[in-house]
Amino acid sequence: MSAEVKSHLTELLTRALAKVAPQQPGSLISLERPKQSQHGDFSCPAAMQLARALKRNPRELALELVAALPPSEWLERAEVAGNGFINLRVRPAAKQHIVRTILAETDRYGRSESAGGKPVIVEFVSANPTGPLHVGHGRNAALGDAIGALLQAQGWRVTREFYYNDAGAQIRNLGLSVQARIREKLGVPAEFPADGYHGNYVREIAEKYLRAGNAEGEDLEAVTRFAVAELRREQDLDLQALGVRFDSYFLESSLYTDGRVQKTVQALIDAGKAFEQDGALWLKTTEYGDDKDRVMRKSDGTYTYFVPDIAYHLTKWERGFTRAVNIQGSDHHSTVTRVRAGLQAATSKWQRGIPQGYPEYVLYKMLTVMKGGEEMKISKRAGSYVTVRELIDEAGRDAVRFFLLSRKADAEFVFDIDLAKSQSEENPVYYVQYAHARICSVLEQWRTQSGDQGRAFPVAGALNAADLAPLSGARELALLQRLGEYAEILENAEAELAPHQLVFYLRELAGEFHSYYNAERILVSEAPLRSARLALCLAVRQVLRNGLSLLGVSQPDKM
RNA sequence: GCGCCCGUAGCUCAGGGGAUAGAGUGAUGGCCUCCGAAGCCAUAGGUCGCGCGUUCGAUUCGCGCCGGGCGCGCCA
Repeated sequence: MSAEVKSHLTELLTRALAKVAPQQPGSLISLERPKQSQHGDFSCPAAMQLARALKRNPRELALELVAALPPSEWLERAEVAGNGFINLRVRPAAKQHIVRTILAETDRYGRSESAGGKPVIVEFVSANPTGPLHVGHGRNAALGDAIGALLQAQGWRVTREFYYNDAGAQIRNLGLSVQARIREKLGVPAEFPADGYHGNYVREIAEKYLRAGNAEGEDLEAVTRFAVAELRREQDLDLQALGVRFDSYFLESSLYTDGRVQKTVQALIDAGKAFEQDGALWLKTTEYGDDKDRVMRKSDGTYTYFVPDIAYHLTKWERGFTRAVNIQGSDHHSTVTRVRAGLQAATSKWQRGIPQGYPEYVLYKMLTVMKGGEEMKISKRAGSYVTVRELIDEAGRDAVRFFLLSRKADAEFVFDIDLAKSQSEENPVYYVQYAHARICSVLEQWRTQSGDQGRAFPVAGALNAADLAPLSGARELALLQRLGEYAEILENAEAELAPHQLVFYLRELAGEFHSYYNAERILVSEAPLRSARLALCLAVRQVLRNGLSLLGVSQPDKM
């Protein structure tokens, strides 16, 4: 059932309300979907909400509203439930139309141009090149990619960007760690840095460095460059395995070389938002809601991480991105205030400044990874890891992506490695994909039976015009209703930057299809009923395709 | 101690003012001479952490507790 039907019913009730209570603004009419089908397709609580203001009994008011409803060919029945709800049931024809819409719009069904092509930058992953990507980065990547797709589906022009923290203390640490391992290999006395990286991959990089024709590792800069290049290449492979692509990569180091860090600091000083104390330069972040002021230039002359971060976000704005979305682990949520404060401070003299809520953040909780019934602590420095690649090798890209997206971002959740590995067949992604494959199979069977082998698949042409009137069974009506909700779900998921809503929707749609499939035969002998059912199947398949592709999950014809 | 987030079925999680609170998984019992059983149907499982408010109506909103996570660096 389409949004069209809902707005039509809202209009009917609005007109009824205007008759019954002319002094009340009709915008008070809202419709909701009852959980139980016996309560109709929509219910309206307006009578209960207005009863007090009108000093009326809610039930009487509801009865009057129903009596005042204008005639409509879509509305089958309107009745008042005991407590004052007005329950509306629409005629099957109102629901059936959605199939025609879907078959006509195909992969555009559910999409909207409401954002009008405005630009938005989605920054995600942004992992430091100091180690392989772990499951947390996987969650980040899946979220960022899907959120980008949801934004695109509402008409945003999306740029996906990866920010590399390739400058600063952590990188130096990485270089020193690799250098120490090189010296060990060569039997040179070596001291491992106190907060160095212990992962095995550091040893591997050291070996590679030597194999690459280097006799020793005394050139720290060369070693560091080599290590960063290696890790970036590895991370790219991880992202490829996940099926995530970026439109651009932004290097933190470039902010230093092109003077933007300097310029940003100067802007903050000029704005009167900085002060010297204890040999360091501080930013008055408390003027922007922080609980203490923060150091931006340490007494050793180097900058803390959030200074280049501010410079970076200024470039986003200057590059024309009036909207920016960042995907970030909630362990970094303290940066939100600092970056926003820095942006406000640096641009406080501008006539038209950057909005206070810029950039937007999607903060996700870290996963607890369970293996062998025990919690695995993820620590980059200690080198204990569950990498994205391991996970994909075990469970497959589709299962990993679907699973990582199946919880809302700000909920912690437990990722049981053993479950993902040993029971990958029970992953819900197969449930949804299976519905898709089943439909393909039925359509193929029909194509074969109708003697069209060898020709281009003709189903769409043959079914687009099918008479839909036979679709009147309870399960069919439920499916039709669900199909019509798709656009609304997408809109909501985008508005809340919450892809899991789409995941749950697809599971429900697939579930309703499986029930239908088990209860009714599609390829019945009566042609009109068969065509109608095939058209419904085709519509379901289309919506499954559209939804899965937004999540970056494949839609196999056979499994 | 302060800030942000989270407490919903045995477990993993949806729902976020509306009627009898849902799904997956696990348990039990059914369904393939018939389009794919990676599926379906049925049964079982709940003081929605606790208390007080707001409301016609609170699992949902507000406040206070209790329990858990993260943050509170001249680390990122």
